[in-house]
Amino acid sequence: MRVTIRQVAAAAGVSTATVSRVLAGTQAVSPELAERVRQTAASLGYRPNVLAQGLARGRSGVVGVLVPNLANPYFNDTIKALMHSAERDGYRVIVADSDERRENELPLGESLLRWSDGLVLVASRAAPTALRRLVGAHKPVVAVNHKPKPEIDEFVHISVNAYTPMRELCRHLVREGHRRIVYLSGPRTSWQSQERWRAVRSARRWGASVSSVPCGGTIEEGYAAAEGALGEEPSAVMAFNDLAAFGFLSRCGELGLRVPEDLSLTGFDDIPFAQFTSPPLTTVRSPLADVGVAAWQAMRRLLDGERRVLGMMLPSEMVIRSSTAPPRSMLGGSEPDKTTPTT
Amino acid sequence: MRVTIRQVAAAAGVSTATVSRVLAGTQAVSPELAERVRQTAASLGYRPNVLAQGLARGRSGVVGVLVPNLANPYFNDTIKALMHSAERDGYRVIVADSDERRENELPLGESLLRWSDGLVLVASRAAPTALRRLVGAHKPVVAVNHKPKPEIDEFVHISVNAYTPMRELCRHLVREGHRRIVYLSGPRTSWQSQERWRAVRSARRWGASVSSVPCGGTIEEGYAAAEGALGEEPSAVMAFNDLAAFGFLSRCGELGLRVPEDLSLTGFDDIPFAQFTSPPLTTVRSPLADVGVAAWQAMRRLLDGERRVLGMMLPSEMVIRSSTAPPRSMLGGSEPDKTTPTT
DNA sequence: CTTGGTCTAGAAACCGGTTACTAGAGATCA
DNA sequence: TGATCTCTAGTAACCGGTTTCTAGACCAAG
Repeated sequence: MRVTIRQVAAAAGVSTATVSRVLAGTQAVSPELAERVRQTAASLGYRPNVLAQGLARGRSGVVGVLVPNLANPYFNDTIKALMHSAERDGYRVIVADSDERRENELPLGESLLRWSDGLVLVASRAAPTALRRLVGAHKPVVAVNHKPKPEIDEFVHISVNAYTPMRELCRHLVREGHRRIVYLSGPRTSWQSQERWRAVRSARRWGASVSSVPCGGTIEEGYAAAEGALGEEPSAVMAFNDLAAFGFLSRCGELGLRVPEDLSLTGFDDIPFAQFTSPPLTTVRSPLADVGVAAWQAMRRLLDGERRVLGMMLPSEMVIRSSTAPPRSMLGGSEPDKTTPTT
Repeated sequence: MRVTIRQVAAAAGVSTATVSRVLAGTQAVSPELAERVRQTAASLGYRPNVLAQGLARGRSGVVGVLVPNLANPYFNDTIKALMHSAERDGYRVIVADSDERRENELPLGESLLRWSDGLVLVASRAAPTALRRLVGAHKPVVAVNHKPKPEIDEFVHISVNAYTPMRELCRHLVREGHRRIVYLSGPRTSWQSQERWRAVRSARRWGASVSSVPCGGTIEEGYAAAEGALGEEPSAVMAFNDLAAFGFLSRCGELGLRVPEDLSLTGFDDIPFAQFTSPPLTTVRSPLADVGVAAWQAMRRLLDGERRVLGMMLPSEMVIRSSTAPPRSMLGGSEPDKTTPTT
């Protein structure tokens, strides 16, 4: 039914080896023959069977990507950039979604590896033993936004520097007069969340009192964590990411709290929605697409057999919008230490 | 390096055929032998090579999904549901993103089909000739939210009924007193946009004057279309989808217009963000996940060789939140025909 | 004119599975 | 007891490519 390489060979009066050589361009074939083969292949509409090719070459031309949650816009831009880069190099991408459950990561990762030549783990929350098993398949693994582990150094790390801009953001808040800051923490096993919290803690040196409230990385979790966080009577709340900030903001609206008049709020990632909330969200812009491109480039090199491929730490920058402002106490001209009462 | 079926066969003292039969469970093998084979396979950590399996079986166990824009949250839930359903049946999903450019759809679709056993086209904007070529590969094609084409009836349609709830929403607006409605239209070649506009036009029978303003389906387009739409001096704006409504809402805020006091606004899809904007968005809830599941079920049947697989039209329902309210003129008690002036 | 090197292209082995075909053992029946 | 049928498991032919190995043609050098 489908046209195979043998049919092309027969029609062109050559061997299958020659057809393969012409189309792959791997070895020299006389120009006339090559041209004739190309003509017949085109006229018959020949398309190599990718499975047969993969089997013979020992490479499938597919890479796997594992993300915690496809529905998070944060991952979309990264995946999209990675996918397009891979496409340009003739690779296809298969995606799996662990649904934010770390126990899913190992089976899904193994499944992806059976199809693919390499694996990109985005924001993995997997345990070291699981990672070790994935690396054990002896295929390239690139980790995006994952804590560099000295004990398993067999994968390349592409990360965003969250610490520096988060710390800068804290300093900005303190300069505006905030003295009581609450951090809505992300998923417990997320390295990025730990980095961000580490940065927030540094605000203590500027004289602020900071505390952390368990939250998560989704809108729903931000919404749910709001009342607990407000109990700490902060003048500024820094959410793990934009989604959590978004949910928090929504709950504030319901509780009659106004942002930034009654409370300042920050996010992280600068997902496309962040600038369209009301008020537009002060946040940190992650170079989402750049991360995807960098991850692919690293993967590409590993696939090409390069030995020492270096990881990257990409910079990100604070974006001040209108969800942050000096606390009301500052405007009132009184003590900068006493903060706004909540409802 | 990797353990193959031959090694398992040798270790168990049987032929490769027997190993294959035991593991695939396709034919009867004596219980003792089967057990021995399973033991050896497990102890050697044998994993069948999916490429070889695919080649031999003539099926890859992969399905392709083509979406206009992965970054649109609208598609995420659908893809996620589809992916998980497929996974449960032992299939993997490869995704491609046409970047909202219809000329990308044919090459990407063809590329996906080379890897996969079937193709799911989500909200395709492709021309009939392109579709005909994709169908020509003689592999199952499922179209999600695409206009049923009588002339190419070789693919199964899974759609959301946009007309009924959109019309209901119009009627709701009219009942609240709106007489001047503007529809922000979606991508020109989108069938769903045409359906939604057809529904909006029906509001004329209730005495409203309606018009359509070109917009699109992204936040940016909604933002950009705002001023033009406001020039029509509507009391209610119905956007093609939630994203456009979101962008529009943001621009209104900048222009000092308050929703719903000065203007009512509706979206479509009920993406997770819709209930968290301020004000929460009146919209239509598309059964996003159900669409994905239904698309997979249809695909699964087609892959299993079923002849007549029926398409589906899924219901969706209006969700009234706070972005709609009676126009100010109604509150003021004066003429219901004269609407709010813009800035 | 012979010899050795280079280059092209075909034959055939391979990649790692699946499965049609077949042989042999054991069961059933006349 | 012999013929036939059933059932298991091995042999070998695929699936559709790639690539090693090799033969033959051609060329230049001795």
